[in-house]
Amino acid sequence: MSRLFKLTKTCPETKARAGMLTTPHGSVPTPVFLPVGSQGTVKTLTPDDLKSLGVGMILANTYHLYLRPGVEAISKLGGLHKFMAWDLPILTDSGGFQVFSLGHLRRISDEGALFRSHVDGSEHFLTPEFAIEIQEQFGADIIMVLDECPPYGDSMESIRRAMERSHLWAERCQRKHKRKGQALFGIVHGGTFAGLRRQSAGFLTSLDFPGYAIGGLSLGEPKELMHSMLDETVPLLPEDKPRYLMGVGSPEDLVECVARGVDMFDSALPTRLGRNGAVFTRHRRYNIGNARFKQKKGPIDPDCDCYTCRTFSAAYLHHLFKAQELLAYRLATIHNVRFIMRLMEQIRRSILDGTFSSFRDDFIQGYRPTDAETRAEQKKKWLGARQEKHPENEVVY
RNA sequence: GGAGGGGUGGGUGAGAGGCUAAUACCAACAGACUGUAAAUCUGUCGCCUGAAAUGGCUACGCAGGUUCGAAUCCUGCCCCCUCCA
Repeated sequence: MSRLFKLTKTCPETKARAGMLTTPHGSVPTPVFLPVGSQGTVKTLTPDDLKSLGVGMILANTYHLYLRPGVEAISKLGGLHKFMAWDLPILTDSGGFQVFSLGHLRRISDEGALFRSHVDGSEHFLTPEFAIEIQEQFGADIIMVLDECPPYGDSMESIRRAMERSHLWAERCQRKHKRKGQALFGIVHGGTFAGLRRQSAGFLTSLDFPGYAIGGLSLGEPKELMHSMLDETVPLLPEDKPRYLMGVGSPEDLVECVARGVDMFDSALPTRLGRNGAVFTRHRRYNIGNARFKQKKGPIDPDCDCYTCRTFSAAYLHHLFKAQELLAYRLATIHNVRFIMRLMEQIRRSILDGTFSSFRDDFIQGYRPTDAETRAEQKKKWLGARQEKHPENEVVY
């Protein structure tokens, strides 16, 4: 029985589950969303802000913090928690994602990944063992194995090779990892290939990690594909261990992926969108800089209880963005993070109530993620109607 | 009064006979962003028609002219700036 995770309740109609994650820095109820603070800060927010928004756990990044300020600086200052003055749980990512996102700055082999620093151009060799060493020094509550995260669209052969390498690395990470009170998670790979996903889940489960991440998704593949990969993967993971879907954070994805049995999420999306002027509401996402908000009196989201919505008009936020005032980024981040935290609270409550399934239906029914999607839908409809009227006119787009 | 320099699309400002409805930046308008190299990136941006290619119209101070062709050359006029008196 794992002390890390306790399953509280399972939804009778979906695979959604509510539980409790317990770490040396406290417990967090699941499903949980971790805002991303790669460089030891969730951009624009203080630890107090985060707590007041309901954030119980955050993600930081090994690769970024290793390059700057460096392992020594952080360990001399008493570890990552002390360094950033955050006394609640932290999860550190291994740098695996940077193997992917900084692809043109690296060379990768079975031994590890050779990086060129984006900061000063210096070369660094990140091995599985080194990734663990760094993460042990940082002292996060949950750490990740080093993995290779190939882009969506790669051939099955190349996805398979990356997966096998990730498996190899996972074993090496596990062998290296010694620090007590720190949980090391394995990461399932296999891209969008069901067979590979099953194989990966099987292999990693045999290594018996205290928790399992699902990586290599939300990289641009269609949402249905991501969902079906979860359907393939999640049931193969042990029920008494937490499942963590890496890199997912849009409202509709969170709801749909919880329904497929995921307990933990992280994503830079809410914070980045906020800084780029996109704000969530119950019905859709808006770009706050749009002219429609220039004189809008009420808050951006009348249903929201965040500081930004309680205090400022949409018009004011619009103005701050137009004027590129620093406060804009912070206020929008506060709103988006709070929106997601509130969503997670609603999700969890409904699982405990036994009403998750209808909550999910209502939410998905009433939420149109982006304008592009809304317009694509409208266009499809319009074209459909036109086809019915004039079947002889073949429209090719 | 004299000597120079200049007037370009909403703004700043390139262009010095055809490749120019006119570079670039800004503004404006819209879109994207999912284990953060991101306070970032992309598209549109004279008017009319169009889904679009395209087509038509009007445009580089004003009025004439040279030329097959002018924002670019010439003449006159108007305005602005600098220096000298």
